[in-house]
Amino acid sequence: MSKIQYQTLYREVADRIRELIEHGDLASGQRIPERELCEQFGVSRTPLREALKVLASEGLVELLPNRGARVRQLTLKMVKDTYDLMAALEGLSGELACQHISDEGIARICALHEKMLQHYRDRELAEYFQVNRQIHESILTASDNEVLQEMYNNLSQRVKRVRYSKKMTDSFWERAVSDHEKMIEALKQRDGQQLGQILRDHLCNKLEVAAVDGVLDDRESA
Amino acid sequence: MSKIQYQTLYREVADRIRELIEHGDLASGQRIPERELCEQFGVSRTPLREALKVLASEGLVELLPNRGARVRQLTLKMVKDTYDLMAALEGLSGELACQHISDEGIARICALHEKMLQHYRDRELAEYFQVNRQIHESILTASDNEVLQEMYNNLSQRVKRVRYSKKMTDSFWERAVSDHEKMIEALKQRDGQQLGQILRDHLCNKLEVAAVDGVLDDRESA
DNA sequence: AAAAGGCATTATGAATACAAAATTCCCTGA
DNA sequence: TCAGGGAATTTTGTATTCATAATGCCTTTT
Repeated sequence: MSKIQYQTLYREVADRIRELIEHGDLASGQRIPERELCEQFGVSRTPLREALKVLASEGLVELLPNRGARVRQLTLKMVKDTYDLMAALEGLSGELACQHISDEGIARICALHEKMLQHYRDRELAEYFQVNRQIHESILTASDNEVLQEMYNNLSQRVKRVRYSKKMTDSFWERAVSDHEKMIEALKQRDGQQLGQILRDHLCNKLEVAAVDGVLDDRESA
Repeated sequence: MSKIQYQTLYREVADRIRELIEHGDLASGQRIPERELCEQFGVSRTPLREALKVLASEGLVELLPNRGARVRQLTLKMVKDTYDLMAALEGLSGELACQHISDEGIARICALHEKMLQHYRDRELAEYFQVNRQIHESILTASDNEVLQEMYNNLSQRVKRVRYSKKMTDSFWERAVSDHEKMIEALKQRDGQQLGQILRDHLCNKLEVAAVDGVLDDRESA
């Protein structure tokens, strides 16, 4: 297996720090110790500081002039706002996908849908989630809009680190599957408006379900 | 008395390069001469390279490992895709604004609208555009969603540098004003769905009008 | 005991130095 | 004439150095 070889250190460092943040090894609001990370990664400060600048403009890190970097605090409002935005983008991806997707593309998504249904019937949550994600990714790809994909992935990255406390209940699961049934129907008919609407509501529903955990309730405290 | 703006060089350098790109002083696809810009700005390579990394993750610049930076090429498709996205975001901003805006906020926008109408009647195009922009900005602000605002501004930045060849015809101008009339009506009634729909169509219309100029027709050529 | 001031230490921002990659240019040989 | 092949040069990526701002600690003063 040939992993992509990084051509520059700062990209690799940025990826590593992204992982640290996503996994919570660098906690929300925590100061990012420049010197320590340099030693840990075995690089000098130059590529590390370049990586931090990139992460800052991705919204993961906060740079305070002359006072170092910290992991950007996520507030509950920020997470909700991000979900609102992602819902709108998913909706758009559905509309565009209906315009651009090929018949084979639809067939592939239908196949994924059947696979997901099987995992639902077998109550295999992890596998269900994985295929679920593949479906949404496929629609996003089918939108054939790279800027949209870039933006969506950025937003997704930002909220990846939040952990949800509520469990998936049967009724919510059922509702999600039912949404997906309607999605597939709309996709087959290439009804962009309809698919867009379903996707928007689908994600809103998802956030309602998920009680967000480990996030500040109102405002950031420096 | 204005606050001290720049605490760090890389931010200032990034702003300066943004301007160069926006004004076309650095043309699309052009190689960005590191050494020259350092001399021009009177800074060392470190802050300049940091700025370039930021600009790259903003989508304005392309970084080729070991081969320098160039101004990212805009293709016609990319511009269209960006407009589709911006339309969706404007739509969302309208929906959210209707939920969050205060009565005073609505009044302020109505006042701007009246001002804009006056410029329309007086055929003052530049002034019209300025107030027009203020209205859209006000709605975006009223959405009370900072993530949305950040993303919209980034997209807006990306396409700022395209120059449009077609002139604003009377009929298009009339259509735009009529859209705005409907927008104000929807806003007054806090009809988010309606306002969102109008805003989405409004921007689509805008791109249709504008024949994009100085942009590659199909694909980027390295 | 608490607040204020100042010195020492540390961390940050920017410039410089150095190694490696890419590019240029000139030469050679068909 | 032109393709190929190296040096020489330039450019790029990273490490290191240096100046300055921030932080912590200790003393002094009330």
